[in-house]
Amino acid sequence: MCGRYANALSARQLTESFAARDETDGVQPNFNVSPTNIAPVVVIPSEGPLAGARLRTARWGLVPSWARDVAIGNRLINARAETVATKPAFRAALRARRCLVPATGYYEWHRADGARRGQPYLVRPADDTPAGLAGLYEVWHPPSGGVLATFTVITTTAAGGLEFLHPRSPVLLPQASWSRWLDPCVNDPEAVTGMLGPAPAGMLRAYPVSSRVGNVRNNDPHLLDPVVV
DNA sequence: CCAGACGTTGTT
DNA sequence: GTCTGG
DNA sequence: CCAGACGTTGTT
DNA sequence: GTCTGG
Repeated sequence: MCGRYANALSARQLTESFAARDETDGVQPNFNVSPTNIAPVVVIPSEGPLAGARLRTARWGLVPSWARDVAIGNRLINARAETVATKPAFRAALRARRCLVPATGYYEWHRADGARRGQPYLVRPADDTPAGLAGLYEVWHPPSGGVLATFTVITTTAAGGLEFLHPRSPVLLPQASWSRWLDPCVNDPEAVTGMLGPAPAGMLRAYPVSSRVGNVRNNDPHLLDPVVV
């Protein structure tokens, strides 16, 4: 699944990699993105005079428009590709508010039989290019006023070769399908769910990293470093 | 009809 | 907002 | 996802 | 054991 990830790129690097206009006020790299964190996402708004992709920030954990409490989003950090088109919390966003979640890689905890704690791994593209995770975003109006953008990461069956780690993986969209995934004119659920397959074997590599990543207060580039276990 | 839920993952 | 359960 | 809290009363 | 916060 996907409950923690890293984004090592600056706002400037993200705008180049994703061909997006920066609307974030210069978001910083985050090597330990956890649920409820504000993180950059790439979207194409369906309204407005300017065409093209934008880099914006949103809170991880999708809060549906009808929610009364932001805490609902704490458990909606992932959406299953198999059911996202029909779930009340996600289907509106699937039609109209898809996004890319830029990631250097995501963390997976591998718990051996009977082990108390899992060994964290970093899973990242084998060629070290930035990943675009398939995401959905939503705009929520808190009772107290204001507006909050939130997002979730879509999961599917494990990517090729990563079955040993976990039965699920986040969807990594190939660069060739980024623009179609984001295109707000595409609103046929079947057309978009068709893009949500597992990555083929060889596309990703996974290696153990420091258990320091478990504590959300730790956030530095060395969290990406391989360790020997 | 109204009231209340609306989700994922993993573990048992 | 929309569906499910009573 | 993991880490850390998890309660009440009364007093300041 | 289970929930909340990050």
